[in-house]
Amino acid sequence: MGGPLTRNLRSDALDNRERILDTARAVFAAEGMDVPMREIARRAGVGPATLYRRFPTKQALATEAFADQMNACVAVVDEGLTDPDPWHGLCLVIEQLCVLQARSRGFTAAFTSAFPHAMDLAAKREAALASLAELMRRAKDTGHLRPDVVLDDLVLMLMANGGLYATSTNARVAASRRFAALTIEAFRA
Amino acid sequence: MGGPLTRNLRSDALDNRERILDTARAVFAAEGMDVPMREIARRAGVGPATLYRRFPTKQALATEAFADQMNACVAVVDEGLTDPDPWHGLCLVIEQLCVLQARSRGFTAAFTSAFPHAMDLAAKREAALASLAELMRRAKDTGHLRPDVVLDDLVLMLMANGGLYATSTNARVAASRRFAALTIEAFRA
DNA sequence: AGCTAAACGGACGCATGCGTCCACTACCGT
DNA sequence: ACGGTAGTGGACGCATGCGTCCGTTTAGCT
Repeated sequence: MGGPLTRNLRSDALDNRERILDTARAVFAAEGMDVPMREIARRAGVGPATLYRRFPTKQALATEAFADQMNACVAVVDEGLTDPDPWHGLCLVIEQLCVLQARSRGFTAAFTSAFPHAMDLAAKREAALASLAELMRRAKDTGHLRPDVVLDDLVLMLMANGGLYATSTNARVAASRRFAALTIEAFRA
Repeated sequence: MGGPLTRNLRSDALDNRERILDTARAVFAAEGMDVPMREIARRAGVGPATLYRRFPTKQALATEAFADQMNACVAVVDEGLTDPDPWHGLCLVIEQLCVLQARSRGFTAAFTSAFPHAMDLAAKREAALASLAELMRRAKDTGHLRPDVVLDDLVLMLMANGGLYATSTNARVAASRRFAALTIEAFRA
């Protein structure tokens, strides 16, 4: 992760890089995507030039900043896939994914229309979707998931979940939990 | 509507005013809220000064532009309230409101966080919500609506519906229809 | 310790959107 | 028809965010 270039950096450069990423994660989660690059640089205690040297575009920064959150999503799906009860696993996945989205304000926005070419994460996204489709297939077999519900419906609900706005993170998470519960009701046979 | 000042305008001024409003409606619906004021002025064939004289802020312009759409929402709710079958009426309302939101890209955004002080429309919004609450109460009495569903859940789903992004209007409407159908399933007893 | 090159960050120029001023235009009453 | 005034729109100044350049600092090697 981070590529081979990360190792060739000088110690102070690597330090700054980490600090920038940490700051970006926090700021993107709290304020969303429409934060100026300079603000992130300022909060990280570096100059704008340093930020731009490490991450030429905001997209590059966001891609790296959200990498582990993307991994978390994949992990959630994979974990759901190992659940002996597919329907129960699916319910957990829906709940977890909604909450993950709610916790970070920018995470959703970063992958709807903002980044059409985020290939790095797109690959993981596709893999996760494939796993989700498999999980849904199994859940249908148990008879708990309505047969006419398709993968696109789940994607639709997750996109809709991203539209839940609230100033405080806690309120957003609470709303997403309720939304996940309603979604599960909608999917139940 | 439009207040008494509208009548005192000179004929050309009134003409321009109408043209601005029509343009704003179209542009806001198609592109969303983040369109520059000058762009609206340009498309309406007037100078920026004219636009700013009639509508000092973007909020004022949006408030007027969406007034009839807001009325359409109220009308939908009222119509649903007259339906002899409350559950059927509620289903219609959910579907219609979702589609109304989907047709105009900016309509949703204009009332979530953008305009905290749009008192004009807030009043109608409150009235519509009160009617919705009444409709839900009746639908519960018939046994078709789950008893634990509250008004806030419907508001939640409508907000979520606003998060459905798509480049084309048709795709957005289709997504909203599906979303409405799923919402109805979630609400059904 | 001294040197070299990598790294830093303040400063600059550019682009975009906002809101306002003023000389010109054209509608309306007489 | 014509004069007065409401109305117009191009032009201006301001503010904000972006991406880059260059003189200075500092880590890492000998």
